[in-house]
Amino acid sequence: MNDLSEATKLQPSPPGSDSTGAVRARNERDILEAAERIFARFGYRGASVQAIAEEAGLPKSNVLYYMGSKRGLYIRLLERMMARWNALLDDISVEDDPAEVLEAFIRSKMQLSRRHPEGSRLFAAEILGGAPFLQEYLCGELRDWVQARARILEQWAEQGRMDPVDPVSLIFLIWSATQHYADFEAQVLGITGKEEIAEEDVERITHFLTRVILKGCGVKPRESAVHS
Amino acid sequence: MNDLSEATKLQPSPPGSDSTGAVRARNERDILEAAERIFARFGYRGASVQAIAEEAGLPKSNVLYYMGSKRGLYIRLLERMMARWNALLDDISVEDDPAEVLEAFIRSKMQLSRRHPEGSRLFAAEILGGAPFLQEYLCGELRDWVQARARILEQWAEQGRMDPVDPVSLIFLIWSATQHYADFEAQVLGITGKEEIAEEDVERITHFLTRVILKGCGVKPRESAVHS
DNA sequence: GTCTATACAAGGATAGAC
DNA sequence: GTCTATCCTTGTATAGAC
Repeated sequence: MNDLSEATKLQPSPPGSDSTGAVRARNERDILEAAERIFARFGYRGASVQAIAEEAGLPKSNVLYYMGSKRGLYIRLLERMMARWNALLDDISVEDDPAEVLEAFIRSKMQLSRRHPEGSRLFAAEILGGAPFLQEYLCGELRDWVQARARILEQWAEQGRMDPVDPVSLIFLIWSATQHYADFEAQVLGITGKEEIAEEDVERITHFLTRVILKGCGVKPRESAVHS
Repeated sequence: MNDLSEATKLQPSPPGSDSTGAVRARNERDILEAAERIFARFGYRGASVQAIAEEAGLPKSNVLYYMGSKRGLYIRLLERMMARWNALLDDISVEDDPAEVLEAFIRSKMQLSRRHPEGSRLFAAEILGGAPFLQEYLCGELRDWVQARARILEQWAEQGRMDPVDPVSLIFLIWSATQHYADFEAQVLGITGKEEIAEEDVERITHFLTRVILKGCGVKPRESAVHS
């Protein structure tokens, strides 16, 4: 009986006990969600493990038990946000239609900011503080991504399918305009006097940005005759 | 002699002693400058009085001696930034030329971000955290300012001097696009591979934004015939 | 597997020496 | 007018009870 009782004791993630695994999964999820909110609000240093624990409805020690350390938790959240970001960066080519690509770019970026406002603000706070954890990513992976898109935009301009505007500035313009509604949500709500940014607002803003930016860059409407 | 020696002792801001006043003025200036950097980097909670003191090259107690409290120092910095902001908000009227006004708006906003990047980031961090100290300002003063400008933009659209775009979205677009180069400076530098944003870059970006946004809103070039 | 108790550093703020 | 010493709170992290 001693062997059996010892065997049934809870151990680090035992293979059979699905209820235990479920608790862990739920707690981890709650902690990640709570931490994203708190880090977004107060930044890395300003956020306390205590505050994250309270937001998650768990004792402080559990947060550290599940996540190891405050630093590790923060890095994990940043990586999760980068993953979401990469997920919508489908490849484009010179053959694609500029109008379609830019519209899809604006739309998907707006959706990302809308679906993950806390993650968006977490990222913003990281950059605002000088990007101590993301410098490598910015100078490497992201830089390559931007330059690849910039080349395509330049080629479109050479082909006369849009104005010869600085492509990097254009990418920054789209980023900032879309990100604004997540990062400066408090300002947007204060000025518009609304309680929240509704789905119809997002649609309206997306249309506005698409229209102004595409027209502003002289993007030619798709050559409808070619495909039909 | 006793009276005289007592009279020459340093007292709280004695009227005649200009050297003492000079020290105070210099220390206050140093503290405000240092605090703006630290608050911008770490947010209100993340910033420590210790870090501000080190940045200013003063002992921690002096910061509290001069500024009273961390909270008071923070509010003072926010108010200073609002004052800078208000300084460039000259009144406009329906009679003005849309192109000139929008260009001046973009240019002055870019200059503000350029001249006071730390103040700009301080403001951004405050909004990012839900604007706990600025909610009143956003819902009051700033809201009125935006709505007044929005009305003028609408009238311009009615007169056919620009496209009938949503005026508030347009103001947000200009704000976000210009503010981006201060708030996301770390990202901009990482991606462009530069050490700093030079004056010529600012000029180039200003031109880009003016061109794209004015064209995107269908702003008619000034009626040159009228004045000549 | 979960939580209380605790160690030890750093936080804001003040009193008092110089 | 300036700075050292100190108070008390809060911070992160861990050890050990349940």
